[in-house]
Amino acid sequence: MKKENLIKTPREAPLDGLPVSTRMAAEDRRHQILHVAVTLFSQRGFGGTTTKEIAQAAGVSEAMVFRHYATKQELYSAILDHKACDGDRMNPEEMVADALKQKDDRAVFERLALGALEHHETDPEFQRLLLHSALERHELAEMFFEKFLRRIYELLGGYIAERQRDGAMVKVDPAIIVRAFIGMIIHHSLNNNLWDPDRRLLQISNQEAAREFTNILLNGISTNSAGPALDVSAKHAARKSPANDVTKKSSRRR
Amino acid sequence: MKKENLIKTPREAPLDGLPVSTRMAAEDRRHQILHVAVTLFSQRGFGGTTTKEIAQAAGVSEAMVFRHYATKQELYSAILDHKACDGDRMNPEEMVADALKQKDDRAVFERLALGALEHHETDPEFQRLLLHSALERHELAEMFFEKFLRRIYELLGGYIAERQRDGAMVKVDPAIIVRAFIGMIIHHSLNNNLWDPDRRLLQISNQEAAREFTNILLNGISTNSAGPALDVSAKHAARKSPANDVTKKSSRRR
DNA sequence: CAGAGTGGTAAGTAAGTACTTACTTTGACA
DNA sequence: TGTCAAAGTAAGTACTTACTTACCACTCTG
Repeated sequence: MKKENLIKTPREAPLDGLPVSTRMAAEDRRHQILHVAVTLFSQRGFGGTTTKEIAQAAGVSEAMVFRHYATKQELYSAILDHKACDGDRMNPEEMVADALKQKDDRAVFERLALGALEHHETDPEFQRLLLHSALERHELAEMFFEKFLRRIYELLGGYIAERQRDGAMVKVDPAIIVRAFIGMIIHHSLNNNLWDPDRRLLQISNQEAAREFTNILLNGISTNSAGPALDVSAKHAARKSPANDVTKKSSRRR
Repeated sequence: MKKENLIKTPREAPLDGLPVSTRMAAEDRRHQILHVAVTLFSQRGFGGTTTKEIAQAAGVSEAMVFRHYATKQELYSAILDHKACDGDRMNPEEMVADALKQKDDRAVFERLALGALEHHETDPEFQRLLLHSALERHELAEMFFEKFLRRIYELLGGYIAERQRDGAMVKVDPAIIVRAFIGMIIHHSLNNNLWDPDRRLLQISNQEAAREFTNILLNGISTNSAGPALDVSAKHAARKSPANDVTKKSSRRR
């Protein structure tokens, strides 16, 4: 996609729709550099991207990059802040607030799932950036952990605990359930964005994915529907599956 | 730093048990460099690791690195080959062969889960290396996809399809079920290795994790245990959960 | 003990790298 | 129309990078 037509002199476009001037208002250029850098960093990581490449991609000299961001670090930080803002817009608490109040299990889980899946789909750069940061042990990773993962665990975990007290869900450590659910979602997004972008293994809509994952989870943890619900502790001590014996002997250590 | 004291005569260590000789057989040195490089690459990625660092970590000059591996690329390739070998040793098919034959659902899933979790725990470098490769769009990622992910999907998916024909599992696209399960496992490992290495959110043994994830999944997809198993389609159209009433009114979309 | 082989190094080189300096062009407005 | 700050650049600097060269020290062997 041509950037030039976007870059035309802002004030007046005399008689055309062509490249014209590449001169931009400072703020616009700042934005543009940031945007270009997001793409490059998400593709190649912080260390793997040079300031020269960023400048070229933005169609300016390297000096311009440094005019707007004193150091490469600062540019990266600006990106993180920008993305963190994005993250804030996607607020899980309010997304499911009413579902939580109504104790509508299905809505709680399905909405969270769908929200996350759509976010990852519309902004795949975010996931890549996040992974790069985590691997490079950058601050964004910790920020994401504190401002997002932890919150989700508290939110969902708290809700699950409540539903367990209601007797509606099996009494397993809520954190395990949260992990299982988040796992399905994140892994699905990761597959779509990273491992299998052409959907060779599985091709479903986000709606369908959210619905099916929710099905599996809710079936998996709801206290038994038919019959008087076997006791929770019993359910854990001795599983009802016929496979029990075999299972046990697999508890070897290397 | 003084190098001279390290360079003392090699063969005999007259009267001690100390560092003594730094001189090694070529093959050993080759191995050592590879091993050191695995660690560094997994920590900082390919682009983020310098040959100088590798040499220093191995306690030799850079020239030695290039004596053993003509280019940095070649070193990386050697690592991938080496790790791919490792991967082959961890063969999922044979791990669950008998469980498959016996149609022991629990054993099938739990063993796969435990195998993966232990592998990720004992060799966390592998997961990091893999992620770096995927982000850098390196061959290892594709190799991993073809030689591992795809195989698991076929293995597990095939088994699930069979159990669905048996009427033992709910009729959802097996690939979705596989994705859900793999998701729980990989995400759990990823948490332990990347996001939350001090287990702030969840601290459980691999056994426990494997067991609980299997519980959730099998409960989630098995045709109803108690009672004559309501029909699959019905199961999907109208959920059986006691929270159902509340559930239903949530079926509006954003 | 000559000399060949092997494990090792110090000191390069050429091409990058992040970042700077000193300078030019542009366009809005007094 | 001339001014002047802001937008932009070309060509650096100081350092790092992957990779090379030329040489050393030891030891085994005939």
